[in-house]
Amino acid sequence: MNTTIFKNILQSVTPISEDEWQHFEQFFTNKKLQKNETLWREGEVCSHLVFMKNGLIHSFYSKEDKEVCTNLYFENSIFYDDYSFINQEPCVLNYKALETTELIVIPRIALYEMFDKYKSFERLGRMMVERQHTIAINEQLNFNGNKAEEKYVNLIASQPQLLQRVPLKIIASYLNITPEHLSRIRKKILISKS
Amino acid sequence: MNTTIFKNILQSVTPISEDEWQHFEQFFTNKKLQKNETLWREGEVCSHLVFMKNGLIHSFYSKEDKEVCTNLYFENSIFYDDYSFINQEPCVLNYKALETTELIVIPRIALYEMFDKYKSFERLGRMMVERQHTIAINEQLNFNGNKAEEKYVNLIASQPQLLQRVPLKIIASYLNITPEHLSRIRKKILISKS
DNA sequence: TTTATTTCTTGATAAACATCAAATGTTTTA
DNA sequence: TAAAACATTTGATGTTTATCAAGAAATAAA
Repeated sequence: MNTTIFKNILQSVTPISEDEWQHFEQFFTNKKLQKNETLWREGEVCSHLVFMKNGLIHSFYSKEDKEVCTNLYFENSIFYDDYSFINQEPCVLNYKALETTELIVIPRIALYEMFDKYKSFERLGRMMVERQHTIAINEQLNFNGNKAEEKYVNLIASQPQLLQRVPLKIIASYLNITPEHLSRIRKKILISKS
Repeated sequence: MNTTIFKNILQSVTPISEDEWQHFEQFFTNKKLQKNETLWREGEVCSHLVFMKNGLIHSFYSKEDKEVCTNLYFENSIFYDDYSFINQEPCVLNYKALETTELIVIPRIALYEMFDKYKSFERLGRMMVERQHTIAINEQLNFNGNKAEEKYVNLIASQPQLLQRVPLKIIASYLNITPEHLSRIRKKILISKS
């Protein structure tokens, strides 16, 4: 199993010794999701962490027969359902593959074993959550108070690959607007560019 | 200096030994803010953690000559500017007392010394950020996609003391609506109750 | 490939919310 | 306490966004 990229990402946060990594790797299993397959669903308790080797996953909740996307995860993402994994309460969100996706899956209990055994891993855990948290905070600041058009322009500027890989319908729900409204925003931008 | 409540809050997350606490306490200083006094301002790097013994602080940013409230902190809150403290980049937000406020102030560097010295503190650090993160995630879910009236009703239901202590103008900006719109929402709710 | 299904677009209409201006309270300050 | 400053409310009007309905385009299934 090629775990180099995963290791490098963690190393970029804080150093990991060869011993630690070998111990950690023992807990890895591989998983492949076909398009439209679900990773975790609402109501279940999230007890695994994943690293995405490739593919695309989105998280969403259902509201009045519509699905509202809350996050998009691309290759090399490391994640779990934050609320459920941390508090061991049922997920509020669903996680579904938008493309065929290959994952490394690690049990929560294994991660906590690593935390107990290695101080450096405890630190890694803290720093990973800190990083995640500041990203979430920043996204919130970018989203709140901006009009739909600004949110769309900012989103596409920061992640242009979205347009090639994510249906507009899902981008719209991620921006908290209707597909109709997004369609009009895109039309307006096209016209103003020409 | 009475630090019992602060200690109890941390203990509720993970145990702290008497030794650790005594070491930690050495770093504490007291600070008193008068109403309208600023704790941290935009552009400065946040290098302290605070515990609020009493009072009320709000964080905000300026947008087109208006102040947009991003958070409200009451007595017994433990916080820093997340983004600035963690990444040691300048604050985007300002922090100002809405009431006379008494704080315990702890240098970031002292906290990191505790992390280095005690594994249990490293864990406490991780768990505090985890907790903070899940709270932020949940608030985001509650705020996104809801209409202003729902957001207001939910907010007041979960924190009724807000109405007694926070000007409506600030509550409105926290909800990302204008004071005029909030006024109309409140009128509508009053009428529908009678 | 042809049909069926889903996604995207367009138009008409309505709801939610913002803006500006002015009146009325409320709190500070001199 | 009076005046100044600020917060809240109300009304009129405009912008942003949602909803509903229908057609066009793209994708998946037979």
